[in-house]
Amino acid sequence: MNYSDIHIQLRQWYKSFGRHDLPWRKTNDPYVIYISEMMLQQTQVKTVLDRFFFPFLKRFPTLESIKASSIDEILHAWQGLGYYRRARYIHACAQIASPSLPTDPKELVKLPGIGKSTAHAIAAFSKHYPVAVLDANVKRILYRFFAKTEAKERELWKMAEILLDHEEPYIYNQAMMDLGATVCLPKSPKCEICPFASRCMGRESPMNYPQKRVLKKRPIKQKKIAVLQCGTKLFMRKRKTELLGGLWEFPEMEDLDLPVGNALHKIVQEYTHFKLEAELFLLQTKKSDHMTDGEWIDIASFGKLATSTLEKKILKVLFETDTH
DNA sequence: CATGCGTGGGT
DNA sequence: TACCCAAGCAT
Repeated sequence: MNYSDIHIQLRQWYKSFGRHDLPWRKTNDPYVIYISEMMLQQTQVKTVLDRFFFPFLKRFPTLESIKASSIDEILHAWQGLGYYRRARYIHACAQIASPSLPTDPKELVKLPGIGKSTAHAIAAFSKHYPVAVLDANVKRILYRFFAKTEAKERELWKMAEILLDHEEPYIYNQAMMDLGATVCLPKSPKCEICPFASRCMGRESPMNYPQKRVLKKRPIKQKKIAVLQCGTKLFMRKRKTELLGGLWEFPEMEDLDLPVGNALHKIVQEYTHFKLEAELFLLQTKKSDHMTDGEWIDIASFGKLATSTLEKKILKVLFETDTH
């Protein structure tokens, strides 16, 4: 199949309507593009742009600066962005690849946290490699363009490669993501202005592609959280779990063997796979010997630690302190 | 191959 | 409001 006609239409569309002002599009530095791609995994452009991209790169301008830093420092800059294992992968990558990342996709995928999509994006955007980028935007276009209600990952890659514009791969890949983000929208696709409309097999009923997946109920988990206070200091410990690993938290009541009083507050925190209902217990205590798995943190220094959104909410509720 | 992994934007 | 879902990856 020859798609040169829509390749030309896509290039023209991109020239007029592409998101040319995205900052990671104004550089060919593989490291900068890498950071943007890691941040953008499962995360909206607006979030990355408004709050994370610039501060992070100011703090860590090179891969070498990542290598020279601790994971705690990386996590601190990652606070609030979520999926914190990404921060750990970036740190791990720097240990392996510093001073500079490879740009061959086959080398990139060997690095921790870099899959095929991210590898292709770095290669395509920094060196104009003729490889297809496959993100959520592109996937939605492919489902509709080929009128597929469902497809395995392997099939999606095959479709992506079939449609790739080998003459202008860089423009094509950027344009596809922009088209998905601004025209081929999940809820209300704007087919009337789409450069692919003439050959899109899903044109008549784009909402049928892909088929909606059945949503699962998220379980509710309950937790009693102990905020131990001694003067101006609070007891905190570092999480070693996969969820929120490396971030500082307040301990659970059941880990402390303390009498349960009345909860002061209830906080609800939504995660991907469950909803947490946390009851807060503020307890005035003395620093005691049996609590050796954590540290006493001055309330004024709370902001120096990397914490999750839940901990920030707790501090705000109990002490009306905003850490930012 | 299905699931776990965070948070917040958009409707 | 409630719900979907976003420049994915590892296990």
